[in-house]
Amino acid sequence: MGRTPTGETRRKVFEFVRDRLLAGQPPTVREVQDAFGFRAVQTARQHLERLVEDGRLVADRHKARGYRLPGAGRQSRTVLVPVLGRVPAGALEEAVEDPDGYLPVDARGAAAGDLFALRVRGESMTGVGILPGDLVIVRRQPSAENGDIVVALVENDATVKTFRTRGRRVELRPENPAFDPIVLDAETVAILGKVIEVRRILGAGAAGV
Amino acid sequence: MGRTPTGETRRKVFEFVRDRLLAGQPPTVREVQDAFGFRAVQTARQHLERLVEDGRLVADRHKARGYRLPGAGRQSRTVLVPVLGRVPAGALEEAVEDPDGYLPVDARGAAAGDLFALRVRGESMTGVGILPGDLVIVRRQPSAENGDIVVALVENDATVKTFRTRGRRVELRPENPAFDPIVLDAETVAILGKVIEVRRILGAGAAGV
DNA sequence: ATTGATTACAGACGAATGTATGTCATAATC
DNA sequence: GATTATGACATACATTCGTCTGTAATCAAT
Repeated sequence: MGRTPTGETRRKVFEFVRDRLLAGQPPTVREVQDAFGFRAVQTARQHLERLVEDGRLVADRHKARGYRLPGAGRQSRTVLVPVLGRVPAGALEEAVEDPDGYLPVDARGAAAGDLFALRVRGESMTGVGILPGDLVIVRRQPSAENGDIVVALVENDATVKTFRTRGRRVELRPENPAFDPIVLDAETVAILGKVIEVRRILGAGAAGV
Repeated sequence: MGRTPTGETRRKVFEFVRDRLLAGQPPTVREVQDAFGFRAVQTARQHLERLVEDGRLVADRHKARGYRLPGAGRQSRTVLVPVLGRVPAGALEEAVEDPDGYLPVDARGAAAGDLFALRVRGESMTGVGILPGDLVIVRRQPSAENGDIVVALVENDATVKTFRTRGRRVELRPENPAFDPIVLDAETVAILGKVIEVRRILGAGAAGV
């Protein structure tokens, strides 16, 4: 077999490996070999090793499927977060058992079990770009600081509002002039957690997960 | 070694494997063994095989790191999507080579290599809840339909706008009365792709990847 | 033409890895 | 208490897989 133009094959090898890695399926050296029709394992290996030298890949030596993208997996840790249908009367534990689905989320240090997601109902937070149908990802915590967007239990229903203290009471403020703030005793407010991320799925399958 | 409560260890094994798979690093049987301190490979294997029987995992037989999450590639498939810093002059290929980081995204059928993410600059889309600093996840496609929110190249810079045809021309419409629509010949508009998801990271570490 | 770098091939070795068989102890059930 | 299912262990085997050594062909530069 002749040789292909300089650098051309190596670029394609990188794209192949990258796509496999992004899909969560790291290839073996021989899978790279087969994908390109090389008749020797070593040909694939040479390309891979060159990519490592160039810093485009990193290798876990002597490990099956040991090639990785540089930087990936270091700081980011992906966890599956349950999307809860509804959260009646504080029964968060049971709601987690039977989720509507899961969202992949970069935990950013939070414990996997402390995260959950809710679908937003109503237009009370449109002023900060949280629209009906959006998904909010919540880190469970019993209290909050001024300005945090929180999920709180009000009249046995989970609601998303901005948190603010009012002396010895707390205010759950909607971000929409058409809605009125809710002011409650600090002791009676049940904070479920703090919103750490907002997501909106667009397109035909907007129903999403 | 005695035995642990029924089902308890298996649940933890599943969570371990699931987290590894979501992180793009499928474990070997022996890595599961080591993670749980089993003194026999077979113990880890038995748990894994039971998880396959229960439909919680699927196995690529005789393949190293061959366990997968069921449904992967069908409806829910988590992939890591590169966040591009900038996209000058259509050099999308090269921009993907050196991303700012990666986001975990449910591909929903799209090919892993067809997805990328951009950070939104400017306030031209605040009317539909897309704020400055938000991340948009984009599926690459060369054209769009009326009403799609797209990423287009305008004057060598990537911009997010609503797509609409105007006879033989196309209109890139901002969703903010303070901005003016851009009308161009259909042939000269470079559509990079369609926005399929919008994300906003809140909290102190808002910079986050 | 010579040299060096690059690309590709061939064959092999050893370690990593998936798999199989058999045994023992504990929990669950009746 | 007997029975069954489950969890864990020990050992061994076959395949997969990363790695190594050596060779040949093509291209670029001298």
